[in-house]
Amino acid sequence: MEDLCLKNTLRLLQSADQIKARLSGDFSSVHGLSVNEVFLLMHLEQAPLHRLSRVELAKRMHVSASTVTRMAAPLEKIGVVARQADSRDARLAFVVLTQTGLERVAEARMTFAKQAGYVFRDRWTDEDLCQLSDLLHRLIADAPGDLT
Amino acid sequence: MEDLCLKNTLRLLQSADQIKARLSGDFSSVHGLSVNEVFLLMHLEQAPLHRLSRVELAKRMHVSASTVTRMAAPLEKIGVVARQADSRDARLAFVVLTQTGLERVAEARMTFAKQAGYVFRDRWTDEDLCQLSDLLHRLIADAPGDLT
DNA sequence: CCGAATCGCTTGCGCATGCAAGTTGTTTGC
DNA sequence: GCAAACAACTTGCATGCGCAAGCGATTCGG
Repeated sequence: MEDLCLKNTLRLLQSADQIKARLSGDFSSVHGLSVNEVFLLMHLEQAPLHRLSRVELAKRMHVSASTVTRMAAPLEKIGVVARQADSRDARLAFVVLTQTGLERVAEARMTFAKQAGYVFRDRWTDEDLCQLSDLLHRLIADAPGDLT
Repeated sequence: MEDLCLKNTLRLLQSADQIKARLSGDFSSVHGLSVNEVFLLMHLEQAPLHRLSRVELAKRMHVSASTVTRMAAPLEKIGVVARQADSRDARLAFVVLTQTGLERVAEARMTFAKQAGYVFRDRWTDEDLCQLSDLLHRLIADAPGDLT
């Protein structure tokens, strides 16, 4: 029982490392964005009003708040996100997706899907993929920020 | 079809980030080893003679060769691995698990399994776990270095 | 054989990230 | 109301990592 959990956890982490290694290469060269930057944009995309506070973004991305601060700066500079204050709480500094950002994330999703296709190749049936999708969904169902 | 691949890839990466975030906390405080260091030791553990060359280790861990060099140094210092030369090829510098290292990785595996158990809690049946295990195995089957 | 290409490993450098401390703004307890 | 606790964000510092360059060792082509 516990051994099965261990096996699954190990395989999950190894699969993720493998996939991340494959993606990191082909990605930044295409869109000028890193994988993590695209993930940040995707989180904004699926959020109401296309915006999130920095701490909320940090929670959903499983990174520290300082990382969000530093990731957002260059993204503002290239105009894919903007900073937005809250009239009720002056501490809040929302990160909001711009129109340009929306277009960029749509493009990035395309190449992401293409690469994802290579990962599963042709040996996977739709049924396999649905099964895996359902199982993985149960792992992230309770946490906020599912990008699918 | 491609959307299913995309969905699975996103969920896989998100699940892995989530699990890694949970593990990183409870781990180094217990064994004085980081998650990645334990992974390195596990790769050695399942290798013939409990040893691997640095480049082979790099491939299996999906990191660069320089990372292996720098990870091995402190592990040598605390005595869980040792450096071993090859009589045939003087370029090779194997990383070999010591007796102490064997014990340490066994301990680490225990707490790893414990944490893995928390990840899946009690809502997962053995059948679910086997299904997920099989599916994930297909993702890493072609690459060397499966730790399970 | 000998030079050139290749390989395994290490090192310098830059970038990304977490942690802790600091700043500013808000909420709570009295 | 006011002080103390708390929250959101930023910044300094240390660490970990990839890339490219460098160095010794091996292999290959002639």
